[in-house]
Amino acid sequence: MADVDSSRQAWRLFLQAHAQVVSTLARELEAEVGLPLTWYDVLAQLNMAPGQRLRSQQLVRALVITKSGLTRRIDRMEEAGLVERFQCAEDRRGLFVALLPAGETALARALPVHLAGVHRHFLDHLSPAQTECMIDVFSKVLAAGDSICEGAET
Amino acid sequence: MADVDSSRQAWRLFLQAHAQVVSTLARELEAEVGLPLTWYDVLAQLNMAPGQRLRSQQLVRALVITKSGLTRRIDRMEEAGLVERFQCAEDRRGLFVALLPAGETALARALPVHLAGVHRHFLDHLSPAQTECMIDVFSKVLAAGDSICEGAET
DNA sequence: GAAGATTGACTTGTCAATCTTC
DNA sequence: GAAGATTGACAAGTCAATCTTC
Repeated sequence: MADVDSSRQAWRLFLQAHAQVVSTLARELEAEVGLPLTWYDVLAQLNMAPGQRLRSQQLVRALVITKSGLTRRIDRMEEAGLVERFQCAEDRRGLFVALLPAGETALARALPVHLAGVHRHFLDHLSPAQTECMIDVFSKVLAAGDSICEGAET
Repeated sequence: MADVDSSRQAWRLFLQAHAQVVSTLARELEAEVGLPLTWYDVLAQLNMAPGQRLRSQQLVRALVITKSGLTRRIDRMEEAGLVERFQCAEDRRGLFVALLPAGETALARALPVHLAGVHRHFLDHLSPAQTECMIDVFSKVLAAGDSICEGAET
């Protein structure tokens, strides 16, 4: 049975494991490739997207960051020559963020390092059944949270 | 089977669920009690500790924060009158951080709000079996990470 | 007037260097 | 000299206000 103590323990371990794994991955990626993990996240999202470009709003949702936070991050990445902003043809208020060649190169160098780290520090510790369990749980958690965000104004 | 795609999906959902749940909890706690979630974490750790006080190093490990980050956070909380630093008798290099009455009061007000949020946004979505799964996985992940931290200097 | 994006002021945390005590 | 803690300089994000386009 999952009593109160088990529940709280699950929550506490969830927080601690996340913090530890992410900070370790960030340190390793920075040390071995010189790329901040937050930049990697942007590059990976763009690379998965059709045409290697995304609207700001899509990045905001995928990265769980605020609008202004994204503006700053893209500022820095654009200055570093990794990505590029350009006007959206249909809606001139909006922008696209697109991957530049230098960004693709950086991602190619970072990908194997990061992926190895994700496996070593996290995925290797999960059995197939546990992997499915994670997917089930977090999908449900995320789906529940989405409705909150959208209905928050009431 | 947990193939490559399942693994990556599990990782991605883990990151997104964490970011979403934590930012929601932080927003709710700030709105309803006026307490930053990071301060709550400190108060909760201190409250659980024997004598309601902890050495800095223990807080650093529990909160997964750097030494200097902890210094800043305790600075602010001390200024707000929630906690107190005092010299450690055995080792005068070290300090204790202790809960003050105002901190206890703040925690008492925040606890029900926060706990309800943790349940609503996270724990309520887990079956007993899934709760056990989380505990198993994250315990293992944390144990593996600890050895890295300690053996990192080699 | 609302949506998309940016800016200024501020908050918070990190890193490297430093100070004190062991 | 190493461990515990702090400080200065900086990195990165949030919030509220603003500007542009719908």
